[in-house]
Amino acid sequence: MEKQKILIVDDEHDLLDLIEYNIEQHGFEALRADNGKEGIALARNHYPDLIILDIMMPEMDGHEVCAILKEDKKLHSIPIIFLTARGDEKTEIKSLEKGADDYLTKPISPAKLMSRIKTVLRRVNESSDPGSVIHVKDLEINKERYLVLKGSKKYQLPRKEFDLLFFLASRKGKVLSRDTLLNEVWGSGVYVIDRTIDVHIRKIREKLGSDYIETVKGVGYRFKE
Amino acid sequence: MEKQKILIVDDEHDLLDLIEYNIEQHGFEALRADNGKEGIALARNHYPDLIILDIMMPEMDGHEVCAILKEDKKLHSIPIIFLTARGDEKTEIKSLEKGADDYLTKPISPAKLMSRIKTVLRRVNESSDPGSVIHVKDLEINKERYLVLKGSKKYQLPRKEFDLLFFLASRKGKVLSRDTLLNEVWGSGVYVIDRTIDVHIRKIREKLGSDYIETVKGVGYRFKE
DNA sequence: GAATAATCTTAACATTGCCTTAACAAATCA
DNA sequence: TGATTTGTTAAGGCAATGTTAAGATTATTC
Repeated sequence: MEKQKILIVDDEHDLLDLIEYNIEQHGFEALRADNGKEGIALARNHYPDLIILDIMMPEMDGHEVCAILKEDKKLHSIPIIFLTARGDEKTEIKSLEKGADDYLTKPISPAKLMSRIKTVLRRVNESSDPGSVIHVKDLEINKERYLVLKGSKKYQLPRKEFDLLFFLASRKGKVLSRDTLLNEVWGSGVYVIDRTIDVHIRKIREKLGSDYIETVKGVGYRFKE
Repeated sequence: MEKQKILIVDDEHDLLDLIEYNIEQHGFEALRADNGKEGIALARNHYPDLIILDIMMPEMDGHEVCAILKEDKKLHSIPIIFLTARGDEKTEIKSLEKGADDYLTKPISPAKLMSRIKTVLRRVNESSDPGSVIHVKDLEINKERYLVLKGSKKYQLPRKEFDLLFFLASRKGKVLSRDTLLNEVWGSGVYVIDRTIDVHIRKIREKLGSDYIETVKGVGYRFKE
């Protein structure tokens, strides 16, 4: 169980406070840095889900930070929202060219900020191949990233747990026998005892809660509709 | 519910014994033949749900048997699993061309065999299964979901109650004796007192009301038309 | 490539709730 | 009315599932 992390890099501490407050109000975890160097270090340690980057900063400006992040294999796909001074169109264009996903002009409206953040995160999460992403109840089950999103929380399930959840969710409402699950999730060439499934179900419930998968005694399991 | 029948055709009696034992352990009924001619005769008399066919047999080999079965209108849709000698790739290809649903190489792992059998049976059953939902009166009895819907209300009946209701509803209007119900719903190898049925009927009535199942004194129960 | 961590599987024990039975009440038939 | 069949209820046994932990396996890191 893990909140989605948002890294904010800005040299104005008042603004950092404001953004941090709003982000945490919405259930995300905030990471803050007041200069580019620290920002990059935090990114490398925490792999945030989104980075908000001020452009005007002493020493290393936002574009430089962005360039360095985009060179890092493990970080280059993290979406970035730039903060620009009002009406500086040249900067805006440059930002988008650098690989920004969005930009915001100061001064910032907290509501607008949160709306943009969610839009960007959604866009990134939904990327490509539909069908590999299932939306059920308040869950988003993303097969490409082997990630389950529940509101602003992020769950990184191990493969078997994820595959099991994905299969059940893709046939929600239907009761699936342990035999079916073994054949479809484990594959027809794999021989494990069926109680293995129960253990995985237990772990999924432990992480996501018991509101999703229900037991039909003597028959199998079912994803609640 | 009647057991599914599996016909095994092989000239090695040790292997027949082994397969028969495993098949019956998993709740199927085994039919055995040690040559192709007898295999075809058994198939015509019993209409098995699946046929396991050895290829290397004296007189008539598995491919010939398969060809004859595929010509018979009443038998041609029965799935066939071939047994081939290990690594004989040409045979494998030929088998699949002949209309086999799967093939297995000797020597056989019982676990693997059972897994394949279940996979093949499931594939066959799943593809054409509109009979898993019954609409009678204001009820929808959905076997896939193991749920009974009455208007907008959902009822989750325990397995035996559900199976009993499903069986009665699938033969609505017909009076079914307790003996018949025991045999078809409980299975032919299960010994329970017939009054057990009455208790289950009572519980179904308690949940869904008394408008569905009526008693025919001295004979049995009937789902009202 | 060894060490470390994470995941998967199994086994054992705990718990739940379904199934069956038995016993009595009510209904039906002779 | 007495005999037989079915309705109803409740309790105990038991099979299915929940839960936990430890060993086996696989991935990851240095």
